[in-house]
Amino acid sequence: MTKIGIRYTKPRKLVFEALEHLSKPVSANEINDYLKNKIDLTSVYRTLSLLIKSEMVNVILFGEGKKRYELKNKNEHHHHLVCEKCGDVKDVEMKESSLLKSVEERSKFVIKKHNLEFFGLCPDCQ
Amino acid sequence: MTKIGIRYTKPRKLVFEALEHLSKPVSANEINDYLKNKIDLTSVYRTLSLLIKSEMVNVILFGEGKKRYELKNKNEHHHHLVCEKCGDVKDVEMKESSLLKSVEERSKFVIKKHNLEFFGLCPDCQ
DNA sequence: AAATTATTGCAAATGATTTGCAATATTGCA
DNA sequence: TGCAATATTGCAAATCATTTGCAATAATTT
Ligand SMILES: [Mn+2]
Ligand SMILES: [Mn+2]
Ligand SMILES: [Zn+2]
Ligand SMILES: [Zn+2]
Repeated sequence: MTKIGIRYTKPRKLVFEALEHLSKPVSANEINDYLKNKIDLTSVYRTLSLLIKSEMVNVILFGEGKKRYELKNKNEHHHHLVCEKCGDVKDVEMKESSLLKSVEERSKFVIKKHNLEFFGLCPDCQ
Repeated sequence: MTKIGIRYTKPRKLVFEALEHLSKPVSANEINDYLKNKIDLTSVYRTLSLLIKSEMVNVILFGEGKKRYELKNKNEHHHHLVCEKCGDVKDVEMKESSLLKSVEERSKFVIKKHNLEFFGLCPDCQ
């Protein structure tokens, strides 16, 4: 009987806008800072869970002990290059189908997804 | 004047043996469980830091919100394939030099390292 | 064996993320 | 438009992984 509905609320609007505006992998805290604490950190997390479940957001790991989130948006599937000096992040696209196929063949696994991030020095920092 | 010395102690012996025996990416807690709490969790962490600094151990991220550690040992540089159903982990080796070179050329970054992990279903689970 | 000082265990701190719950806001419908 | 139904929020507290301070203890040196 009861209809389930996902409501369009202020926190959701704001978190989405923040992700859109920042347009790079950001932490929950960075979203909160950007929003100047207009909403509670808890709501940031809850909205992120929602966006992840509905496949609008990707979780990205740089190994800092926290998660980063990025809007899937228009961009194609891609990875990142992080400058270890200045922290700058650059998107990296590449053709990986043959690599994936090769791994599947050798392992007999069916691959569902993968994480790939690069770390190094950007042109300015090297 | 004072010599600095790194001591060969029971916790260090045990953590190393645990990593050797488990021989796959394990969490600090799993090491501690394997050692049946013979040493404190803090010492596990401290020994791991030491082993990482001396490049004997690699940190691996599966995105569970915690780090995993694996002995570098004899094995070459490699990545992993994780079964999302049974949790089984398989090593994956591949030639990635051309891929790395391509990313460096396109981005102008100098790449120092990268993380790459695959997730899917193992032969038994699919 | 004693002195030196690195290392340990334990408790407490920290940081990220999650959860419980009562107060509040959205929505569908009268 | 007005309200009831219920999804969502904020706030506090809980949880989990990891780190830190410090006095007690163990490994090395002399
Ligand atoms: Mn990106
Ligand atoms: Mn491995
Ligand atoms: Zn840089
Ligand atoms: Zn499996």
